[in-house]
Amino acid sequence: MIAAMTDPMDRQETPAPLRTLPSRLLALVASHADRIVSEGLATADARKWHYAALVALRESGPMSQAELSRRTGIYRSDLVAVINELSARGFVERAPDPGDRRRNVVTMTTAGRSHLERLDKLIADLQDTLLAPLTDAEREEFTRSLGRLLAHHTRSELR
Amino acid sequence: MIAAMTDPMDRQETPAPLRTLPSRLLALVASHADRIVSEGLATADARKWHYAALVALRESGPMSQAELSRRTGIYRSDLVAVINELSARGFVERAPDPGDRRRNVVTMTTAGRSHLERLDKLIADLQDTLLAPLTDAEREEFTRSLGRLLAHHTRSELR
DNA sequence: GGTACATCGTTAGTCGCACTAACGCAACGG
DNA sequence: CCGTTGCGTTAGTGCGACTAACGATGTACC
Repeated sequence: MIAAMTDPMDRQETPAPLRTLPSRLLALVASHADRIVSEGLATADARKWHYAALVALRESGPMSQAELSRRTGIYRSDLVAVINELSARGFVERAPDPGDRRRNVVTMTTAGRSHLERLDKLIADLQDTLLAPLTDAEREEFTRSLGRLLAHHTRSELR
Repeated sequence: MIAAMTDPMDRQETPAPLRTLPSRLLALVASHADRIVSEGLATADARKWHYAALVALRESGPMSQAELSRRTGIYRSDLVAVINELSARGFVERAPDPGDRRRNVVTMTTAGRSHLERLDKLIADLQDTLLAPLTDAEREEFTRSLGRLLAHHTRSELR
C-alpha cells in the first residue's frame, strides 16, 4: 500500500463516515421530528395518532376501525386505545354498524372537528420549526423526495 | 378574500393531508430505512450499533466507552451491551485505562477491522437500495438537507 | 488534606411504538 | 350447514430511547 498521496481520486473507496450516512441521518432527523411533534401535540393534550385519525375522518368521513387502521397505518390493535382516548374526550363516537354487526363505525363529532382545526394550526407551526433551515423550494423538493422514497418502498414491500 | 385566482398566496390555508406531512413522511421513510439496514446487517450477524461503534473506532482510534457513546449517540447504558457483543465476537477489546482507572479503553482488533470492511460494502448496498428511486444529484441534495436539519436541531437542543 | 463535586461503567427499569397471537363474534361462499 | 375471512379486542413481545441510581474513581477548591 502506497501511503503518501492524498489523491482526491480515492474518495470512491472511502466508506461514508457516519455523519453522512443517509439511513443514519434519516433516523436522527426523524427522531428529532418526532420529539418536536409529540411535544407540541402534548401541549394540546393530543398525540400523533389522534391527529392522524382525526385527519383521516375529516378526509373520508365515518368509517370502521379497520378502515381507519389501513388509512392511518395505525395497527388495529393500537387503534383501540386511540379511539378510546378520542371518545373519552368527546372528539369521536364509536357505534356498532347496523349494516355489518362486526364493525364499529367511528364518527367525528363537532367538538372533534374544532379540536382538529386547532391541531392543524399547531401542526403547521411544528412543520415550520422542523424545516426551519430549508428554503421553501428546498422544503418542497425534500418533501417530494421523501414521498417518492416512501412510495417506492411501500410498493416493493407489497409486491 | 378574493376568490378566483389560484394565487400562490393561499397555500397557507389548506392543512396538509397526512400523505404530505413532512414529519410523518420522515417517520415512515425512516422506519423503512431502519428495516432495510437492520435486516441487511442481520445477514452479517451485526446490528446498526455494531457498525456505528466500529466506524467511530476506525475514524478516531481507541477510546473510552463514554467517548464512544458521545460520538455514536448510543447511550452509555446501552453501549455496555454493544461492547459485550462486539468483544464476544472478537472485534473489539475492552481493557481498563491505566491512566484513568474509571475508564475502559475500547480497541478494535484486526478481526474487527476486516469485519468492518465487509460491513462497509453491505451498508453501501443498503443505502443504494434505500435511495433507489432518486438520481445521484437528488440523493446528494437530499442527504445535504438531512444534514442541515440535523445540525440545526442538535444545535438548538444544546442551546 | 479533606471535602464537595463530576465522570465512568454498569445494572435495572420506564415509556412509547411496531408488531404478533389468539380470542369470540359476525358475515359470506360454497 | 361449514370453512373461511374480516372485525374488534386483549394480551404480550421486542426494541430503541431514555432515566435513575450505584459504586468506584478522578478533580477542584479551600
